[in-house]
Amino acid sequence: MILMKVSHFINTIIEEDIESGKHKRAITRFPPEPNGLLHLGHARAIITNYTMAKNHGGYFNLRFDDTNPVKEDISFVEGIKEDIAWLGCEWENLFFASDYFNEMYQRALLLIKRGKAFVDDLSAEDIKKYRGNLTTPGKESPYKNRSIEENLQLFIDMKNGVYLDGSKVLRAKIDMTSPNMNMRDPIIYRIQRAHHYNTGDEWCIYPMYDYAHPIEDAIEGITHSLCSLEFEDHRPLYDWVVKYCEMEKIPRQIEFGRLIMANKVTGKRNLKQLVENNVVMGWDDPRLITLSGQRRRGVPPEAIVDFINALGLPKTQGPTEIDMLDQFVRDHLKTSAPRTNAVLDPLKLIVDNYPEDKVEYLEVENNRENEALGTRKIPFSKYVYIEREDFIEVKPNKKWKRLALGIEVRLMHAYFVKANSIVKNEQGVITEVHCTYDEATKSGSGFNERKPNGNIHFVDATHNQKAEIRLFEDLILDFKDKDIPFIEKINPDSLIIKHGFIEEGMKVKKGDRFQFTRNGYYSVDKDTTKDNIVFNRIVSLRSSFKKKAV
RNA sequence: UGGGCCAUGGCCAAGUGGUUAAGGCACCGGACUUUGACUCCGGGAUCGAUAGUUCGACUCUAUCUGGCCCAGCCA
Repeated sequence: MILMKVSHFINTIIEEDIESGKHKRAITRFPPEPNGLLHLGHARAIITNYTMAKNHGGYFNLRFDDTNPVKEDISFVEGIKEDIAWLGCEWENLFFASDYFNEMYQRALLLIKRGKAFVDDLSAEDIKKYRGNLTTPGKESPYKNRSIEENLQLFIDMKNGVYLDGSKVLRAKIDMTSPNMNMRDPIIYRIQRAHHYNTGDEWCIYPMYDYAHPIEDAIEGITHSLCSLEFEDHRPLYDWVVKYCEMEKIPRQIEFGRLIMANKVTGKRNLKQLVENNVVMGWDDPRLITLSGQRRRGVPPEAIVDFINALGLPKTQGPTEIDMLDQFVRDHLKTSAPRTNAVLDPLKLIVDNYPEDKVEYLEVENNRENEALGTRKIPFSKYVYIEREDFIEVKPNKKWKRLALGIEVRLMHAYFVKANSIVKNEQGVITEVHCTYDEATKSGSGFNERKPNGNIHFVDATHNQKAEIRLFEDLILDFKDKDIPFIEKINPDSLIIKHGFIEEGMKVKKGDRFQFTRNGYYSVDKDTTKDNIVFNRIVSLRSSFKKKAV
């Protein structure tokens, strides 16, 4: 990844820490829980952590925060690694929180010995009651004053499987009256007999996030632990753990605002619901803003990086419109993607005065703005397909820059054609448009005696390839109405499948990206087979053409 | 309601006492054009509110209003 200069409050903090000599370099980490795949929101955390480390002489770790075996799965570990690598954020080390379970256990023992933790026999229900609420202080557990020796033995027995799941927990002794709920003697270990993908059945007690995370950071020598705003309230606890567990290295947690995309489903639980109910094709459905979905759709990773960097790192958390990302996608594809003609909704155009069996091959540049992409030959004959929306019987106004009866347009790269008549079927649908061409107007001939009424593209009707083209619309309708669960407002037409034609000579490979002239950017989907080429619309071209409300 | 955080044009976002208040997206004009694309030109905010401090405030203080987060043996 090309490093970008960034300027925001976290960058400033890191620079000050380096100037003051507190740290020589920045070491950061991205700590996903492997309970689902990542989305655009995570890209901010990944890119920020990565960029801050790289810009300050340090490195970036990928650490799976796998302290809750009942929710986690190895399959997500692989998927997440793939997503991060795709973004170009190389990690220095790949770690698992579960690799530190023994050290965490030892530190817990230390906490008990220092009189800073105790084993609580209260039920989950009672713990909740004792905790109080936002306005009422909590009450201390009746078990808080056990002796150090008793706590030690109890905790060791917890670890050794003497007690049932849920029957006991280890809690930090902090302050039941704290206005910060996180400080009301937080639970730091629970008993949970579950198979862990990494540690198997070795443990029946698992550390809680608030206890595990600071230890993980300290073990790895993380200097700046960057996370999102909702953890601000956890920071005092984070610091408490680092202090009383007597960690040698002191990491500092700093929070930034989450990235929220307008009208998009985020949250692993919600995404999982869409996937499991088969509302979408999978975690990598192009309508999702999962990184895998964006990858499958054809979004270049560089566009995501640029988008994230352009957003900065604010503490505000307003919804960002997807249009902004779209523009970065276009910027990246503008000169890099070859341009080609495709007709999604074909209408046959017959050139009456063109010889019946003649086929000529016209030389066409692959990208006017990037000559390095070379040229290709496209066939042209008496029969071609044009986009149905490029023809109208009667030119409605001077703004109409396409074909109409009596009107002449340029078939891009070929000739000017003038529409003369149409054929309709019984339903009144136009099935053919008949036109005549003017040989003198051939592209490249320098003809300039008159101007056409516009330029439209075509695909030859006798020499072409068929293609399935997938267009994507909003997955959720009326997203803002929070009273209705999103699962009940799925857009039935969020996936539109077109069966159209692409150029005869087009060679496609899964993942390739193209611009379909006058239409948009498309990529070759993984569903493509020998007999069925499938394209995904990545993003449409911008258009100032407004269809008159009919 | 106790605590924490946030508040700049339709959206995102620079700005940390003195600027005509950057920029991007979107939108609206116009030029150019073998993509109604691209490119180029032009268009709009007094900074949540109020009261202070100050020669001077988007930037400092107070109060208010609005939004987000916290009462999992999730992360």
